[in-house]
This record gives sequence, C-alpha cells and structure tokens, in this order.
Amino acid sequence: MDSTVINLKSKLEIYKAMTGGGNLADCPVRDVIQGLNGKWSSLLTAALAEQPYRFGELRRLVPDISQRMLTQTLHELQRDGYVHREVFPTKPPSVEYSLTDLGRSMFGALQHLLQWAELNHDAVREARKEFDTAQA
Amino acid sequence: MDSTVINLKSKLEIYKAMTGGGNLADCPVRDVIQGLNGKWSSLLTAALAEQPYRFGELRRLVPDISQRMLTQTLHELQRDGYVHREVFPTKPPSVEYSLTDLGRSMFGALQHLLQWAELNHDAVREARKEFDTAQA
DNA sequence: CAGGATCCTTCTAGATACTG
DNA sequence: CAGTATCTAGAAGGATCCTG
Repeated sequence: MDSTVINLKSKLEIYKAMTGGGNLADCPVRDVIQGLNGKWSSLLTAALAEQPYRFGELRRLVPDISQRMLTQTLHELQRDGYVHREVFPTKPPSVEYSLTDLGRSMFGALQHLLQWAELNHDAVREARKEFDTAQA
Repeated sequence: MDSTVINLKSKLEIYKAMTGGGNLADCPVRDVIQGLNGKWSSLLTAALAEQPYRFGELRRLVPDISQRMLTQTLHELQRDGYVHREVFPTKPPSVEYSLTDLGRSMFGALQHLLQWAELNHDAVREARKEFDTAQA
C-alpha cells in the first residue's frame, strides 16, 4: 500500500491521540510537535539532513538566523534527541552537529510536509490573496 | 518505492527550497510551514480531518482552547485555504467548519509527522530526560 | 450560537556586547 | 570558533466582558 494514502482509521487514531483522554496538556503528539514549532527547527533539521555542519557553517548557511537562535535551536533539537553535538578539542575548538538516528527518522516524516509546502506554496498564496481581497 | 524512503536528491531539493536564493525571508516552504506553527493549528486540522464540526462542537472537543484562539486559528486556517467556513442562516446562527481539498491534501502530508510523533513520543521523552540529567 | 473587543501576561526572537 | 549574558521589542496566547 502506498504510504501516502491515508485511511480513516489512522485519521481517527491520530485525532484520538491528539485529543483523547481528556488530558490535552500532556498529549504525546502535541508534546513532540511543539518541539518542532520553533521558527528555525525545520530549517536546521533540513540542513543537517543533508550533511553534518559546524556552528559557523550553519551561520553562513542560514544568514538571517541570529547566533542566539542558532545556539538555542540546536540545543533544543539536541535535547529532544534529534541532533548529536560533537566537540573536537582543537584550537580553537570546533563543534560538529549531525542528525541522530531519531533525527533522521523524524525528518523522514517531516519531509512529507516540507515537500507538500514546496509543491503547494502557490495555492496557499493564492488562497490568502483571495481571502484578503474578499475581506476588504 | 516506499514513500517513506528518502533519497539524497529530494533532501537536497528541500534544503535548497528552504535556504536557496539568498532570499530566506520569502522562502516558500518556510512561509507555508509558518502558518502551521501555531499551538492549535495541527490539532484543529486533525479534528476537522475526521469530520466537519461546528464552532461549539470544536470548543467542547478541545476544552483547553480559549474561544479567542479557536476563532483566530480557524480564521488563519481559512485564510491559508485549508478550512472552509459555511454559515447556516438559522436562528441562532450555526457555522460549520470543514477541510477544503487543499486542507485534506495538506493533512495527508502533515499526518506522517503526527503519526511519527505518536509512535516515537517515548524516545523523545527519554532523550529529554537523559539530556536534562546529564546537564545537572 | 458564534463570535468581537479589550486587557494583560508570557513566550519568542532579535540586537548587542563579551569570553574560553 | 563557538559560544554566553543581558536587554528589549513584538508576537502569541489567555481571561473576561459584550453582542447580533
């Protein structure tokens, strides 16, 4: 079966996983998703999915991220187990960031959404334009 | 080919789509993803993927969302073309929200990530715990 | 019933300066 | 090189009251 085909059963399961139990605050799915909701999380994951990078390389690669947000986002991704941080005791020190197995697995799932976004960006933009002019 | 298998070519394409052109502020992928980064966007999309709901039904379904955020998030999802809003001129009025074709298409891609989150929540939690104790 | 308007709090993210 | 620390503006989100 094509894994892009979604049956109702899995929809219901996801929905239940997100809303069920009356304990939304501790909902597992939302807990994980929340960790990827940052402005830079997806972008940095996508970058590291290509190949490992060092701190400075990532800065140059993503010129409009502040060094504070780069540090912080990498830290969060590392904390959630997606990113491995390896320090090489050179002088001056160099630090390499790479995806863990969990990170690669997660990116495999995230990628569907990124690809969809790339393919359907025009439709979304068009919908926004239409909506905004209709409101005016 | 199993669509969960990622080849390097598509990785690179996504990465380029997210970072290329030196025009990150207008990056299409990030533009679309940003619209789904809200605290409630995924949850409401998942709910509406199951079936259409009325405003009050969604409130009861997601008890910990404020009515303000429910209104606002539905509005954003509608603006991006994911959600259709239909007003029935009854007394008092009733409004039904449902996914558009674009919304269903988007959810098909988002769902991979939600399913991954459900399956791997324990691993993420474990990683966090390990990271936090290692820091202490 | 389905919101709009307001006020307030918290969280996010950017700018800048400094350090091992 | 790879960060930390501090400060601040702005956005996101919550609480409450009001209405067609």
